[in-house]
Amino acid sequence: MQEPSAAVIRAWGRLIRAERTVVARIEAELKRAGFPSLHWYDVLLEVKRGPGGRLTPREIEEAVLFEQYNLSRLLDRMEAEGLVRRIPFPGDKRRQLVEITDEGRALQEHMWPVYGAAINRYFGDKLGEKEAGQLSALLLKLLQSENT
Amino acid sequence: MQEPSAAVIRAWGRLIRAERTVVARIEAELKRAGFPSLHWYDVLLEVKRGPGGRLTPREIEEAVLFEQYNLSRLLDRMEAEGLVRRIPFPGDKRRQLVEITDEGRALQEHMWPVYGAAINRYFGDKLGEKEAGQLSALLLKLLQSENT
DNA sequence: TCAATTTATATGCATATGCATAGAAACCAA
DNA sequence: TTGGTTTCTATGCATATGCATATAAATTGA
Repeated sequence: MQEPSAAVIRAWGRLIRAERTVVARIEAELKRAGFPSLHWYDVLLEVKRGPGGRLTPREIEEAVLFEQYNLSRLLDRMEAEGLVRRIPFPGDKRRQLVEITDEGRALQEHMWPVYGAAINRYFGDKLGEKEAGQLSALLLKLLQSENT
Repeated sequence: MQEPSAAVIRAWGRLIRAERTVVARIEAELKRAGFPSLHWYDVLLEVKRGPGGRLTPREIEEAVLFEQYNLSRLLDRMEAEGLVRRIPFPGDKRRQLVEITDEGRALQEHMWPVYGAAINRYFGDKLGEKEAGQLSALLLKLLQSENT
């Protein structure tokens, strides 16, 4: 094997540590405010943005990088809370459409101020505009998909 | 609230997505090779590096950002597999020392070539040395702890 | 010196995730 | 057409995680 260089190992370690640390801080803030986790927020936001406030589970999966079986059950819970509802997909009985409810919209809208403030506090404010741009550019490279 | 800027929101989304994507790719590679998860590797490596191949659970926790109760149970599993053993901490009966076993060392050593190669493949090779350094520097800022 | 507090680890119970696979509908190839 | 394959979603079962709290030992301070 070709050993990863010290610089690469350091950057790799920091990527994991920074992501987890910031996510943990932000999640803690949401919880303090009595809100559900980021996964719920992400699903609400994606569905809300879909045409007519609707998206198929597959599309949500893609958007939020959730495993199919996990999303299936997350949607169960969210549906039980009245945040989304599942409706038939016209013309394909295998699929369904997940539709955000008024309650779901309201929750997303209430969460955003808290979430947005936390993003600034624990992320944006530590970087600033210019560096946020640099970070985006670097991270984008990691998302290239040669070699899966 | 002060809305996060578009640049900040984009960078934030990418941080989450990039971290998860790369971790998932690397974890998949480890699994393919028949190895346990990165958490196990991290614990093995930290303990191995400790003085005499030993570390207290608290120290491990700190090093790998694991919750106390999760680490406690992870150590149960690792001990059951013979990878570490728990021994008394001299002079403080509340604490313990986690000691890596020969088996544990062997596993860590066998995992590293696979893990290291995966780090290069899914991370280092997409960046290069210079950019890895830039990324490290940016991520370090996120780890500053004002406003925990 | 001992009651109150703090520190270190473990655990019961609920929830969430991973893995394998099921079931049903759509698609495709001959 | 139709049998095999693929696509989409759900689910039983095992494992892992989160939350609250327990237990026990050490430390502190009056």
